[in-house]
Amino acid sequence: MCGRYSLAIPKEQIEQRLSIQINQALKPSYNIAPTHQAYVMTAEQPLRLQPMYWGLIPHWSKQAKLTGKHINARKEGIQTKPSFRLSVRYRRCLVPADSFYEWRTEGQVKIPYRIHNTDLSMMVMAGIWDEWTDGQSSIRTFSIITTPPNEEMQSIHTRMPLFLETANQQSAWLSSTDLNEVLGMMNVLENNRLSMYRISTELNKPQNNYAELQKAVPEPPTLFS
DNA sequence: CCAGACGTTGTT
DNA sequence: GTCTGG
DNA sequence: CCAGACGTTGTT
DNA sequence: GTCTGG
Repeated sequence: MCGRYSLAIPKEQIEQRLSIQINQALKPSYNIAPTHQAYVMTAEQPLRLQPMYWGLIPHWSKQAKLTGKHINARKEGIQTKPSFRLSVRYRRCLVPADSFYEWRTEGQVKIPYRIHNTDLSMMVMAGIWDEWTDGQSSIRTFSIITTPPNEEMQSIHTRMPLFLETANQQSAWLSSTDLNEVLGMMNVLENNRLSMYRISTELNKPQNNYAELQKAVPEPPTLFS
């Protein structure tokens, strides 16, 4: 879950939500796919966004290959997973988004839906990151934490991203040293916080990236309506 | 001891 | 069907 | 996450 | 790097 998302809002909106100054031009993306670069915020460099590749590569991996294997990390049991345990303890990050995407399969066709905050505010997803280096070069990568869905998200999928709604949650996720306390303060998202609508299958191609991808497509009429 | 894995989602 | 690439 | 490839010999 | 399986 959460295998595709977007961040294409004005940077002022990001600055306001994260209480930071962004002294760089941001590349908007309407279609962030695994292995793409996206912006995250870490405690290490808390005053700015930094680009990292989506799909965590553990620092001990033999190859710095973007396999897209670790785009998500389950919150449950994360502390015991070799690929994630050090990152979740020492290298957590905030992943800003304006929406994420999920698919419904109709026959052979995969129909994408855009899911955003009902109040249109920016989303902050919980992430972890790692840095792989071999002396020559280094690469930073991240993963998005997932949780069981709340009631309304169950209709579309079996998992959902972990959202950090309050500034308190965000700062704890970034810099608290008490991991169990941090994990404990993340509650199930209330219903009605998220809204979704059908969009074009043009989203399916990871290389497509333009604003029209987020345009609503009407649900086709069913046989009995 | 060494070798090999180390992850997630969703599946008619 | 399954793996790789983006 | 989805889309697209999935192979060999021999070579312009 | 660290854990599990043999």
